[in-house]
Amino acid sequence: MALEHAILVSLLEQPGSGYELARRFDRSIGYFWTATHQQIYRVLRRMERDGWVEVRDVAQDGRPDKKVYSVAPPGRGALSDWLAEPVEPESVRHSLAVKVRGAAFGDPAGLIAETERHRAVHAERLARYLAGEQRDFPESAELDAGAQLQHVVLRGGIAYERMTLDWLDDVLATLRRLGGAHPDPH
Amino acid sequence: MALEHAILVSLLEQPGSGYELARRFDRSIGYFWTATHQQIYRVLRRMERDGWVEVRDVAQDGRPDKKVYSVAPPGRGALSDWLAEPVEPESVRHSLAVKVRGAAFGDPAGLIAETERHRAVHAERLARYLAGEQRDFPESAELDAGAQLQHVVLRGGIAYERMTLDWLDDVLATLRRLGGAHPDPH
DNA sequence: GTATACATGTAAACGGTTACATGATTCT
DNA sequence: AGAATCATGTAACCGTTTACATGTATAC
Repeated sequence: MALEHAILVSLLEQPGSGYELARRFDRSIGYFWTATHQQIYRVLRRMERDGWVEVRDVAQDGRPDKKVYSVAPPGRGALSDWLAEPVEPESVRHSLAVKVRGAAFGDPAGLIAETERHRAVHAERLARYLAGEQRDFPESAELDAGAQLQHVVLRGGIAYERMTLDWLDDVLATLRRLGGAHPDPH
Repeated sequence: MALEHAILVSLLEQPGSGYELARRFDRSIGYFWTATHQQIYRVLRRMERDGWVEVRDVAQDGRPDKKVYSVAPPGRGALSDWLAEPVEPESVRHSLAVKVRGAAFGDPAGLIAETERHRAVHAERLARYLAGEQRDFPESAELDAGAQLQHVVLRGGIAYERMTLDWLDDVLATLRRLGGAHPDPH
């Protein structure tokens, strides 16, 4: 399980509240790990209990108080231990691929709109990642180790989205070829 | 949830026992959906209860009897319904990416061996997919709709593994650059 | 003789998702 | 006035993973 380790990394990069962590998981961390605020709150409580993180209550005017978490030494130790452990390569789950194979027993042309919707989502993600890259990693800048590692992870997100867009185009071409045989009134 | 739908697709392509389904999830279906035999047995029981699949007991000499499942009409209906529903694009989880970002707070060079291990796993998967492609989809063959859809999904698996290998090379180059710059005695 | 493949299952623990709940502030 | 954002939480459910359990047959 890497959620607690992802939280440790995020808090080492920048301390923050559970809510702020949830925002980061939506944005920058989202291209390699996702989590909802409920998950994050639950794990933060466990990590606090285990002494991995420290909390500081911060009063804010107008807004509710927030609990700002930062990594305690045992948390750093836990992260080091985990970094040294092997993890298994993740296995993939693409429900759209299940649908594509299922289309053989239904209506291939009916999947075109769905595939186009997925394509749009991935095109939007790619645009967002590319904008983030231009903003945070300008060319010919001297980057420290942390920034270089962040950049290589972002390049992974970009490569993933590009590959996915190309594949979805391949799927669309295949579905249209099959649909052409028995045309879609849509 | 797509596990039951992945099972429906697999059983439509070819009826089989829970054990055989688990083998297929290890092999051909593994590049877009994974499942263990425990999951499959439990879901098959539920699907049988709901009338989605039919069971036939097959005695085998020497080996234990097996229960061969096939899709019943309500199962086909459930698959059609699901094909027409939109599904959300999956979000990614790559613990290796968490580790790469975490390496900023530990020992980047220590991740090289782990990254190489992942690279080897993905290289092996790619080789397996390419061999399967040559075997099942020879060039200049006339393919029916089902085979064309299977092929486009396999091309997705191949594209994913190629992209991942390239990215892992990028990660290795980055880690080596950092390790060379300031060898961390920690 | 040992390991692997075939074949099916139970039980417990864990992780993730969804719904509900509260309450103030800022933006349109 | 209504919606979105900030901020934290509880509870119930569902899905997944891991460990355990059993037994035969084949290959090395």
